[in-house]
Amino acid sequence: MARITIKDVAKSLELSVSTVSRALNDKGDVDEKTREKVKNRARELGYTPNMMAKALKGKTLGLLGVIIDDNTNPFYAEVVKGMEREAKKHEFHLLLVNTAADYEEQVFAIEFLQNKGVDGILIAPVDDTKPVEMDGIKVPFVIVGRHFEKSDFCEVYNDEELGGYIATRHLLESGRSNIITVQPDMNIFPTRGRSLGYRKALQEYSAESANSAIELKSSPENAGKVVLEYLESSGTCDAVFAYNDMYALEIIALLRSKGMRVPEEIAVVGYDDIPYSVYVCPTLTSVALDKDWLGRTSTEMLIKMIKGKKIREKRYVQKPVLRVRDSG
Amino acid sequence: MARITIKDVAKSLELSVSTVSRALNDKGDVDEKTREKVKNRARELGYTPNMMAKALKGKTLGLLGVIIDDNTNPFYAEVVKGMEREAKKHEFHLLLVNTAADYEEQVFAIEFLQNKGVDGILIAPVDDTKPVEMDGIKVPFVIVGRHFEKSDFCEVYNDEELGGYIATRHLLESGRSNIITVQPDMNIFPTRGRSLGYRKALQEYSAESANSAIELKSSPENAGKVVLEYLESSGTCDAVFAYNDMYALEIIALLRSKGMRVPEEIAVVGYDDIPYSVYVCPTLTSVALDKDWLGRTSTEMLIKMIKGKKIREKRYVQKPVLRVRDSG
DNA sequence: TTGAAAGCGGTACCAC
DNA sequence: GTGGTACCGCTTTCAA
Repeated sequence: MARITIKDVAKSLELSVSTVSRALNDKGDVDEKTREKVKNRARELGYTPNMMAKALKGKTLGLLGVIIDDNTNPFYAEVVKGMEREAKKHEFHLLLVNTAADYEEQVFAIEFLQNKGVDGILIAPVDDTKPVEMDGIKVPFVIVGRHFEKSDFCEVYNDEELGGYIATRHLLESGRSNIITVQPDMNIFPTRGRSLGYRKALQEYSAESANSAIELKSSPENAGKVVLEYLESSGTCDAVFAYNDMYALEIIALLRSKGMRVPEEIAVVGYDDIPYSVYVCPTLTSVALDKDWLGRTSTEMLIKMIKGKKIREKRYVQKPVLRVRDSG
Repeated sequence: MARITIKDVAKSLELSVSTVSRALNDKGDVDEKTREKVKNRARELGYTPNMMAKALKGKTLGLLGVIIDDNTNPFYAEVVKGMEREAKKHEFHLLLVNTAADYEEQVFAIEFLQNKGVDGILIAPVDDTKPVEMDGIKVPFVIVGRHFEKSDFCEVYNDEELGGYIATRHLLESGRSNIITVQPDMNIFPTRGRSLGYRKALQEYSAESANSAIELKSSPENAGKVVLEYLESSGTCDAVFAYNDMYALEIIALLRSKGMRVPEEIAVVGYDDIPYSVYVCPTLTSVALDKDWLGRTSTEMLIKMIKGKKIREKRYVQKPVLRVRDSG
């Protein structure tokens, strides 16, 4: 009933534990016959190595900590799936922690994960303005989907400015002139970048439209309400560039419930291109990111770091593309 | 730079490691002053216990293995979120593994997770017909969302038959007479239960409708195609009870793309009530489950088992409710 | 080629 | 109340 240890294998073969250990790990000089015998017996007995004991000896445990806002966010769900697949390839496993974008939670998470003995951490930091945050991390780590301006962390992220730019330019080119944007009230790389791209497109198009830049701040749940309030308080607009698809869906739902037609009266463009964008009504125009790539690439890099391999590129940046559908 | 151990704390205070250990864990007889001193110094030095060493001594590591089909499935995403929150309350963490509903993957997962030293496992088994499967699990475990007929496992699941029943009854009561259902080609508790409920409702309504029971088998991606093929091959129907919302969305999308009107010509009812059901077009009528409850309850039970507490109820069953919207 | 023994960071038993 | 020490399962010198 009790777990089979290396000792049991040794005893049953009248060998020493050291020989068994070497045989099992293909190390040192062990007679080929002995090695075979040991491996067979180990299999017969159903021996499984105790990772904790190994980890205690300074070996890796095969655990990767993942710190994100929320695993139900379809964007992160896809990213995590990519991570999971890549990790599995290298016999690593994922330890998932949600922070709900709360800084304190993140601090705890970093602390806890390291106590659990993770070999590395994949993190989408709550606040990417102060690199100091990452000081608490004593294991290798990779930043996912965020970017610190002044630091040389390993990062895998998206060209957010380009994303904001192509979304806005598309709206301008399809004849919209009063484009507002709704962004969360957080100073993170994605909001900064998307805002920048939005403004850049307006600027480039005409001085006039540049002056009409309006950035509304909101949580995802209130995105629709915020837009509505803006419209009611004399503001006008014929297009909305939403922070992401959740925002876009919320906005479209509320707009339509008030009898406004999307995209005829108001066009809406989202971001992330979540799988549901093709099912909603109207189908959602969105800036598409390869979420699987984000997960895979970051995980691959982290595992390389853990294994002490050379990292050629410390930064991988993805160019988003616009998926034009019916909403704008 | 190196990690602070209990030894460092002991040395810096000129105490023995045993005293420090006892002080830190509030165990045995230790002078209150000593205890205070030790705790303060430990904090100062930034001591963090090495969980691996503890685990090696037979203590729990604080790790829960989670084995599910796919974390991007919104249903599981919500369940996992509930688990994560509950686990965090008790200072436990989640080790996530996707199986893609593949049996071999599940076998590996069970094996790997235990090697990583998880204290327990939360599992939605790929196949819930043969309890033998679970033999490989040597730690406490709880079945989530599935139910083994002949076994006394701890389980948290849904009354699937009731779900299938209320969905179908609703369609019948709103005047539909030719109701088909599309289910995955897997013999798992949810499909068995939903099918049963579907047939029960038809039976109860009229012998005639009972004879019209049609169960199509399909993967989520092909759900639409399968229904279309059925319609084209002379079959007629005015309503579809879909296995879940993903199936429903796929069916609706394809039906509409062929010019059919939902729900006017064909009503569609889904299952799970994923968050996007209110954004799609038409909004989705769906059998609603409390996913958070599933996650919380199963995790709470598992942690109780791990801590050796008495389990009053080995089974928790949830009654679903129908959320009527526009699709049927 | 093989074995004995130290040690990783803790816990717990047993003396003192 | 405190310290010494064996031990958890495994790796890794160092001798034999």
